[in-house]
Amino acid sequence: MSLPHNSNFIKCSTCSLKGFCLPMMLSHSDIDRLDNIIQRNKLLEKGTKVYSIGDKFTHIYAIRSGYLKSYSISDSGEEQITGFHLPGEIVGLEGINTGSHVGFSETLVPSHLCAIPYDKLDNLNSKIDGLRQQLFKIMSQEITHNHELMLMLNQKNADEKIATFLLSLSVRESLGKGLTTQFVLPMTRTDIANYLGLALETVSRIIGKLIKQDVISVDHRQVTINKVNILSELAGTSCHFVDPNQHN
Amino acid sequence: MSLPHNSNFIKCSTCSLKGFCLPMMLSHSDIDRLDNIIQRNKLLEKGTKVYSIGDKFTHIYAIRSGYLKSYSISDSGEEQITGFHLPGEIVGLEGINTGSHVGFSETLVPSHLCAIPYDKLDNLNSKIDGLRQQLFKIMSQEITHNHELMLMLNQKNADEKIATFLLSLSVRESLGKGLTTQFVLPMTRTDIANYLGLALETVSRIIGKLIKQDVISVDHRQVTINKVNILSELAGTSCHFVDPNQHN
DNA sequence: TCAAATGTTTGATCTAGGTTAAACTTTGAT
DNA sequence: ATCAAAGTTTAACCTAGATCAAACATTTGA
Repeated sequence: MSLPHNSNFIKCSTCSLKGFCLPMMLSHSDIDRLDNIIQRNKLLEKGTKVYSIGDKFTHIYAIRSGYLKSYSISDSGEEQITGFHLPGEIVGLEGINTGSHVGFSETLVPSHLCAIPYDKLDNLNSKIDGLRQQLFKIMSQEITHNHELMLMLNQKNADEKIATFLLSLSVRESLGKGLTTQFVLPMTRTDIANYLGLALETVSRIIGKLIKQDVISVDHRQVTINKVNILSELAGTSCHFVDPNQHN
Repeated sequence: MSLPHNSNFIKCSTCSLKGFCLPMMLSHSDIDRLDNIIQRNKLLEKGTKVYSIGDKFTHIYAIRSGYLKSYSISDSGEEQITGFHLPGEIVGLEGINTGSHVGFSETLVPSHLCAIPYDKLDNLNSKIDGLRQQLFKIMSQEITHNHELMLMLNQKNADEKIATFLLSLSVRESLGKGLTTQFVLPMTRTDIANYLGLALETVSRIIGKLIKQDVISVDHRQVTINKVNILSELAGTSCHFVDPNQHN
């Protein structure tokens, strides 16, 4: 009566995210080898901790659906959000170094994760060149992303930070296909403020200003970008997703 | 008449940094396999660019001696220093993702580097488990370090940032052996300010204040920490390198 | 369905640290 | 050895955004 533990869940080979996730560079047969080590569990409800600080590092997690936030805690107990994570992205890599997690990750909305046991992954890494290379690319990308973040935190003012943040999410939501003008903002103002190094009142004020100027509209957690060009100007990014002939 | 290109340079097996660098987990014979792909060039003079933005990514670099700074440039042309690097540390990993460097790295003082061709390294990564695992650890560590940085940039005030910065360098200089109370600060005030997201005048003022309070002394580029405990209190870090019984 | 908890907005005030300016010091090239 | 360039210090002033405060909105769960 024992079925494979992931028998009634989607497989990498049929997953719509396979072109953006760990299997990106793999052949059909290698995707199956990766698939065989992945554990897919039931839907995690909102607010579930994927891992906590001090937990033994055993898996990395690919997001199949949902939204995560990762954060660490300072010596003085302050929370610092280190990232928000969308489908196709990987979390947990910070645990590799010491063998224990040095931060938390939790779901912001109900989410499906693919848990990948790191020991088995390491074994495949020695055998499947494309898998190893893709994992190195993902980690390299995270380093690059952190450098961009540093630039934002150190050099941008509050308006630029908010604009950059909104654009970044809208680009990431669209999975390489330009930019979505409608997306969900599942995190609180407090979370956004913490991530961007601002006070929550400042975040609220600036989002309010953008709404008043009709650059964006917000309906509950749903954001619509009405004037992409103005938002990218504010962000201080020559956003190559924007058609230069479109003037609104 | 052709000698191996690195014949008259030190090898990993006799390098004092081998316990902190890429060879950390390797057996004697595997160290030699790594050694055989490493290129060691002549001393790079101060101000030499190791790589520039847009350069094809071909090597990663281990620092044998000296001091590097890495930085990227925003769309609007602003420089953002993303890190300072000491002997035993690796630079260039940000290039893996796209195959091109997305930032600069340059020497702050005359430096010896070990250049590791990435294609050959990847080949060894498939064969030498300890090498691959160590490289993943190094990248994971860089991610963790960036999270700590984010916490510092977002939540610490100017005094705390400077104190944290000085302590961090003093710890890294000592290569896992606690903390050095005397070390060189080869970067300019402008560099420190840029890295910490402060104005250079603020950096100057705060360092001046620390000197006046005799927490540190500065002689040209040489820093001496006189009161480690006060500095760690300022940093807001329960610094476990400090003997709690030592009260100065 | 209602109340408590959680999250958001808005306004008034305050301050850390940015900006401007200018003198001073060190470094490095000739 | 000299001097221009680069780096540093110090002081006066100013502002972006933090903090404080209080009303308002939404979510949750009993």
